[in-house]
Amino acid sequence: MNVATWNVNSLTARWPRVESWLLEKNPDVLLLQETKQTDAKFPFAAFAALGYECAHYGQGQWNGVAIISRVGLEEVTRGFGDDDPEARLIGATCGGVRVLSCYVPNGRALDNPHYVYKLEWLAKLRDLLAVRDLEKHVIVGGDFNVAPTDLDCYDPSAFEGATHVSAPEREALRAIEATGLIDLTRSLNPDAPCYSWWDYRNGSFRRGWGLRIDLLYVDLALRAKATASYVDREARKGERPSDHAPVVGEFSI
DNA sequence: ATGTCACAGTCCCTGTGA
Repeated sequence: MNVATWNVNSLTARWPRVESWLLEKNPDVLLLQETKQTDAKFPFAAFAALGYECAHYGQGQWNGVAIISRVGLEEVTRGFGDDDPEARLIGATCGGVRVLSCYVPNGRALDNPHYVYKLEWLAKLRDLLAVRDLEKHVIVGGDFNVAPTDLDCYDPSAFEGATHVSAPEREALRAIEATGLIDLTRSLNPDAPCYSWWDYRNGSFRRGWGLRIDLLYVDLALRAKATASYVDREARKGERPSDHAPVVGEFSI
């Protein structure tokens, strides 16, 4: 089973890239973030033509998350079941694995109300994972907008006082891990940076100025069945790329 | 700090968000 997560920064703008990537990589499950579409605009038929079922939680101009699967798609849930109007979380069961696609709030700045929203959002995700069915494998993937450690940031000194690297954000990830989850890409690649996002500005990609903020958390039993995890940097190159690259996990199940 | 994108609403530029 192959599972990928990709923040596409508008599925409308990225459709040609997404379609060709699916044809090339053939993942069983693809988690999308920032579709920036309403459910009415989501290309269900185009995905179906490629052999995939979809569940989308769309909003319109901003946010929007989806799960694309060719191994079944059941028990779909949207959001946390509270009054949060932002479409940032969708869950489904695919091939017997509980899967979540997450678009964690950016935070904007440490003194911005959106940063408080980000920490509250991560705490709600932890609470959801703390009461999950431990009999079932789980994959929690998405754009976490947090670099778990300094190895995940091209220059920690450039991020002093900024979001994505602050202690409370990293502690929020530790709390998620404490529910029995592991950062798959890092566990299989202990030393490589594995950046997944590069700013469109400043020629960041060619300069190697990246962050690893797109993560695949898996339960410990699933980690034992994992064979590989990598970032597809090729998808960040070429014509009209997203500013994020897909992150892939491969499992012998 | 910012050399770019993508979006929606004024339409072919501007403000917002990342």
